[in-house]
Amino acid sequence: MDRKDLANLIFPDVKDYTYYEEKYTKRDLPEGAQVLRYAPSPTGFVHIGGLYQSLIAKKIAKQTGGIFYVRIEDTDQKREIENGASQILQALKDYDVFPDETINIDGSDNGNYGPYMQSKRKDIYQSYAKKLLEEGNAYPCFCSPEELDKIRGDQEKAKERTGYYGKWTKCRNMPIDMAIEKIKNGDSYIVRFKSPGNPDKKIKHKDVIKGSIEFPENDQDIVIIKSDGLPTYHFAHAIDDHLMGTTIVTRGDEWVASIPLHLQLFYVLGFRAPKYAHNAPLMKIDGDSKRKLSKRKDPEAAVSYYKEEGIPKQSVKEYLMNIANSNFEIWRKQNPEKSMNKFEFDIKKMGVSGALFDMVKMLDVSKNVISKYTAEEVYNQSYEWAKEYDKELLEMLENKEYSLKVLGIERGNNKPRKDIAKWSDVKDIIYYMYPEKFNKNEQFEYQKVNEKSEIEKIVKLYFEKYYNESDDKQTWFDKMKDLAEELGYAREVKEYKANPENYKGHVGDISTVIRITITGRCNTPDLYEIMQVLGKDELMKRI
RNA sequence: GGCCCCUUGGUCAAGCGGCUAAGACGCCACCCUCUCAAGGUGGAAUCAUGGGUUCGAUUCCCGUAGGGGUCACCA
Repeated sequence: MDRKDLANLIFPDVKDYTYYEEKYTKRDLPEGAQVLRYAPSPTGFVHIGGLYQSLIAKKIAKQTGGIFYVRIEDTDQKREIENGASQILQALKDYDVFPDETINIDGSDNGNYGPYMQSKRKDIYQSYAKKLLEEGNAYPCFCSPEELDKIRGDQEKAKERTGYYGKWTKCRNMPIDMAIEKIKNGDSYIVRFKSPGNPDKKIKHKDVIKGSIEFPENDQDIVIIKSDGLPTYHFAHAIDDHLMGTTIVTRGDEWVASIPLHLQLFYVLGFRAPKYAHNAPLMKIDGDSKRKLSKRKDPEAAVSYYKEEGIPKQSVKEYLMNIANSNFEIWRKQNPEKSMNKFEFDIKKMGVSGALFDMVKMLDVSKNVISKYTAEEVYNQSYEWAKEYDKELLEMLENKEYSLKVLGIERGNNKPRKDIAKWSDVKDIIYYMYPEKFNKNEQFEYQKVNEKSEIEKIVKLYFEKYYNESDDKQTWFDKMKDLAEELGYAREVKEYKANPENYKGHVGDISTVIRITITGRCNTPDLYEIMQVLGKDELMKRI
């Protein structure tokens, strides 16, 4: 009995690994093209970090003429949730970072390097595990979880490193006959990698983002095939990224500690290792320390949060791009109209430590994004948002023609308004423009001029003597000044400031009274435009 | 605890042996043909710490402190 017999006993029905080596040929891509992937577990919850990763991966792929694909890592069946994969894919579609290759909604593959779902690649992993077994680079391990716990306990007591390595590897040197006998006997087992590493030796690795890192060689005989026959992450990573032709592995930096293992796996399997780009996670301040944005504690960790709040996808993406390459905002300032696809992303410029996620900054980015939208775009997106999240706003927007006029106030010129950061802001901003929402009997808070008689006097005089619907803006404003003068207020703010004792106030105080009377607000966009949109009939009802 | 990484204003950050240490968000003040949102101008605010190396360190080296990651039949 030899290793071959053992391998055949464990994996009797799998193809020889050479079958897969031939099936998945090298990708035919131009020089310099990079192949990247996003490899989420289908837990259903799409994390903003996942979107961040996809955005970066796709960006590099497109920039180099390469491929971006998504592989679903569902080897942990305990954690999997129903529709997890389709939810992820849907989110990527929504944000326009959909991969070139992945599984289709019906579960079939779109691409020549699939299956793109690990649970469907069981045979592939097993073929390579068999190869390793035959070569003596892997072995079955019969240690029970209890035994493993005991080993760990002993190691901790002895203050030694934990894990399955060196003298602790009970099954590593088990005679083949004995292993075969145990398997035939029905003993449960898993397959371990037989690590050739020596921790006294160092390996040097150059990460695309983190730069040079040195660590001891791996000597852990990690599990490669679990008792359910599926591979562990480590093993699947090596096989998949090799077969699928990944050239740069972008992933979270929680994986850097595994680099020695992964490099060793690639080496023993005879694969060429990809480049690695380990990126720092998005952080959040918690008390006085930083921690990763957490899906349990932080609502903003979920991509769905942005949808619910009505933060446009473009805003989210621009903010994320800014975190990835901080020179993006300089580029954006210089190229306000260009698509962000034109921005030249440099993965090397990514920060090596985690950035605090700054919602205030995101909203600022968003205000700028929205300020460039036309009234029509604002209308459409607000409408879509309202359909799902705000019935009252939806009712208001049902009158499209009028709403476009409202949303067009101070928009589309070269100095557009920047007062909307998210669609959930819209209702409050335009509320008073809708006759059915405006209640003239409500008690408004007047500002500087707040005597009832004075207010009435100002409003009465203005609408009787000065107001004319067909005035242009300049005339309108001149009349406002005439009104101010007639009532003993300064025509110009400057005049008032120079000699405040000569006046009851200035033109701004007058216009404020009118503004509040017809809108109920002391702060609004341009009053002239508002009056134009409301129209004479409605104005008369409001005074 | 072992191993690995990180540390420039409140936040995101340029910087890569010689700079008055960019820029953005936020904050404050002033300016702008009415109030806001903007826009403009200006301001406060940073190189964790101790040693080296050097003519000279934010930048290079070592230590200290603080922070983060990782040590599963989870990814």
